[in-house]
Amino acid sequence: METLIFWHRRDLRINDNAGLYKALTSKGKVQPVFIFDSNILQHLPPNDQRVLFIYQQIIALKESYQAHGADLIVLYGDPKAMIPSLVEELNASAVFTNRDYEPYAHERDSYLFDLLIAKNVSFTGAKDHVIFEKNEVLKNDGLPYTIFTPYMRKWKETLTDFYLKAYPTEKYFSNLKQTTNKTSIPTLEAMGFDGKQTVDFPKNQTPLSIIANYHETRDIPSVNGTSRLSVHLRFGTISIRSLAKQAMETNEKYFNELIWRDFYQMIMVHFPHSLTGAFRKEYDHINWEFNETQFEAWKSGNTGYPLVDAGMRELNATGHMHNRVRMVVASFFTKHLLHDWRLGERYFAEKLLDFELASNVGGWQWAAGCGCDAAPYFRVFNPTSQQEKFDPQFTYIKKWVPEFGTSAYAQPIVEHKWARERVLARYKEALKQA
DNA sequence: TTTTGAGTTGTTCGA
DNA sequence: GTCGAACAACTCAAA
Repeated sequence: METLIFWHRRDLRINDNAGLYKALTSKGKVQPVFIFDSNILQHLPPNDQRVLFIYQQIIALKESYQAHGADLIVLYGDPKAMIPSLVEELNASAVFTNRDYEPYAHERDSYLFDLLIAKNVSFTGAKDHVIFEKNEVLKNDGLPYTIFTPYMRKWKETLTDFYLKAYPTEKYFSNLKQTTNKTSIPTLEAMGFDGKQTVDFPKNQTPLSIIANYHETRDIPSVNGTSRLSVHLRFGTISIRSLAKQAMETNEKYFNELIWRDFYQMIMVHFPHSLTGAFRKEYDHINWEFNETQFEAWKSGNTGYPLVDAGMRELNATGHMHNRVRMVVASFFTKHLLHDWRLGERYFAEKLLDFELASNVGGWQWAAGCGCDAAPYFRVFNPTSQQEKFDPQFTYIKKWVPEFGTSAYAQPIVEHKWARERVLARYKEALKQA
């Protein structure tokens, strides 16, 4: 009987898994594998909470496989070397996986595709991370959308039950390669991590009432009005199909947020320059400021603007920040401090448990005004009126900035009116140059 | 080809 | 306090 490898990456579940389904319904016995990628892990600090999150999920995933008489092989190293050697070791005839659309992953996978094909081993990807891939929702002229609303309309027109249907992997678990051999998992210590959990990990399910009331409560950071499922979508511990189905039946605003996720994945694939520079190239002419003291004040939550500071402290303490506040701190960083959006984007990348490259870059470019379908640059959030609107009782602020209202609290590091006029002039100058 | 309507989340100013 | 206009025009998408 032939051996087929299924390679887990950002899809750490066995139910409703498109690539796993493809493998299980092919001829052969399926051996699942996960690789802790040393190329990525070696750049992370020892207390990285995402690695710990993944580690816990891997343990659970391995137990799920063992419950079906199989085993998950877990390795640490460079996948470009480890996948071919595993293929050899198991004498596998095929490798299955779910597609990952980030440039690093794409390069890695096309390298492996070429290498395996030369050895007569097939390498097959499946769509699992999104509902629609880059070319499934296009304008009538065949080109990709760059504006969300028409994209969202076409996305909804294109959607049928078929796209939200769960893949019934559970019917085929008998096609998993059976073994009583329990392989070990590399220790966190061996991979360079301390294994200390310092933040809470959200559950991979949410009360339906949160999704149902999302449109009313999502903007109030002191209210538990968001689902906190983003980290589970990021690592595939929840299926986007099952969540989208639930959202479609429950709350349109929440459903649209999931479509934003597809939108930014699609933008990343079609416009990869937007990962490192402005989507609209004329905004690359902005003459950014840089001030180490102000950058540090922003990062640590000591800007003297309480909503900004509360958000940054929530991020530092929990690896999470409320969506409304993400916009406020990003706007403050790019507009009030006039700092390059890429620096803020990288800080979020380091800190956010739910960090997703495409969405993070998209959101930052939206805030900076340089992205596709971005807020017009003259739309400068006023951090004080945002606080009055969305945290009028200072509930969220008092939680994260206990010294607020006392003499110990920081003075504003920039004056609002002055900063607003400065950024408007600076952007105008940049656009005149372009 | 040309025209038309529209575009995530806002703020400020003056009547 | 409330309301509409200005902010700045531009580009996108579809008819």
